Amino acid sequence: MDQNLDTDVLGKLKNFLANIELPDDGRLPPERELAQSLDVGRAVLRKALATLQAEGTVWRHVGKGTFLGDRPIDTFADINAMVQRTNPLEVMGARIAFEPEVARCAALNATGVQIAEIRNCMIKAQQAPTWRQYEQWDNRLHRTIGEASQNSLLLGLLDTLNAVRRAVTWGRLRQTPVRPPADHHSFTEHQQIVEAIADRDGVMAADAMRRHLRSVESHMRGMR
Amino acid sequence: MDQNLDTDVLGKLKNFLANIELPDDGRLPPERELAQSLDVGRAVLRKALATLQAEGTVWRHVGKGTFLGDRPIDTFADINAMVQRTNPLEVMGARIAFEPEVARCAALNATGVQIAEIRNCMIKAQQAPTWRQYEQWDNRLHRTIGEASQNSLLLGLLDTLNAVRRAVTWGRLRQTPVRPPADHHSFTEHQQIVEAIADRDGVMAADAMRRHLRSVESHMRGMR
DNA sequence: TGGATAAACCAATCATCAATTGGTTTGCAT
DNA sequence: ATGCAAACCAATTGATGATTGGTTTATCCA
Repeated sequence: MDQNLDTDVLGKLKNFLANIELPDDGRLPPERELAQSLDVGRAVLRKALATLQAEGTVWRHVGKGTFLGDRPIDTFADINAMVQRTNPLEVMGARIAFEPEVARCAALNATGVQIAEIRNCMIKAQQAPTWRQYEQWDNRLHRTIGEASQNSLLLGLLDTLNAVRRAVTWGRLRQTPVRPPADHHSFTEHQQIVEAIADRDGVMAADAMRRHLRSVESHMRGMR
Repeated sequence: MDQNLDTDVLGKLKNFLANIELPDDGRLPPERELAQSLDVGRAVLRKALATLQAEGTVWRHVGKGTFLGDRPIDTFADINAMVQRTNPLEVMGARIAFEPEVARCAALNATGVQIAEIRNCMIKAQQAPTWRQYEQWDNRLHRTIGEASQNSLLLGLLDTLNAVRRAVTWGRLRQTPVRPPADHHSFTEHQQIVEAIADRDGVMAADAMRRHLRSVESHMRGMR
């Protein structure tokens, strides 16, 4: 037999790939079809495809198919890994670093509807009859500010941060009073943030958010 | 009729919810079923459910159902999802918002070894013989600054941001010259960042980083 | 004996469609 | 007017069958 059938098939395959038109996603026909088109056995074709895969020309996955180019990144932000390494203090540090800038963007980009929504969250938080509901509206307030930044990536990072925060702070419930006191420090702080955003004052919004989070942090320290 | 049927139904509903056992996901029976169980019309039940939703006791979604507790935020921690929704401009916006604050933390918390490492990355980037290697050292410079913040959560968020950035910018290679010019704008900018961190000047570090990224952004716009 | 082929099977994925569910509208009845 | 029942809408779910890369087995042929 000829000295090297494999490279023969490999050549055939490359030739074939060069001549056909691929769909936008770079997907090439399934093995069985390809084997018929090239008039070779599936096993040999698979060897050739394996080399292509090894040299990075192609990536493949069961049930999906074979594709030209680089395998799309499958990396996902491993929230659990972050949770393992971090602690509540770091979480507050990250919030203090991150959220003021988000607020700044929100002040510059928020729509009128979003501002109204933020204000609504603030009011609902003030009127909350329980701590649980207060925290819920507080969370929603902060996230709506993220949405108002009009930057889906910032929002994604904020969500990641919040997911970690929840996991770290999990199980810590506030039992103390039944409902937030009427003069809760966050109320005026929230108000300053919202007003700054409504005024389209980015610097003020960032400052107000930073003050707010610092205040939360100091109260957190005081609680233990 | 009695003065307030709505609150009546609301009470009935709350009573019902208190007495039945819910599945662990907190899902409660669909409206139609519930209406029969409570022996009320669907419209009135919906009013009651609406109030429950307004006060945050419950969240609902078409096709999913009604659930007790907080609506789970769309934690698209999965990078692919972020990549789908964002674009290069947003990525730069997020970097400009985020990385300066990371640099500020780094200036306050970096160890001597880390400062030396950052400086090394800067030098290696300057001496890089190809754009590819330049970008490699540039990436490493920025990540080392993240490490120097001594906040693993900030570092994790930075990694997430970078993963998205790589995915979005994928395939955009710089072909123009073979190597970065000796007067590349980033060189002096990098130097200012590193010096500010070494001087423990947080404000200066943040400013320098912001200037650097803005510069990168403007060059990016100019490229098209 | 060695290598290739064909066929059958497996598990992951995709495509499709019917059923379910929260929202909305309409008509009827009290 | 107000509540109720029915019908309809659109988003989501769930189940099912087809497709696909991977693996095994049997067969054939030189």
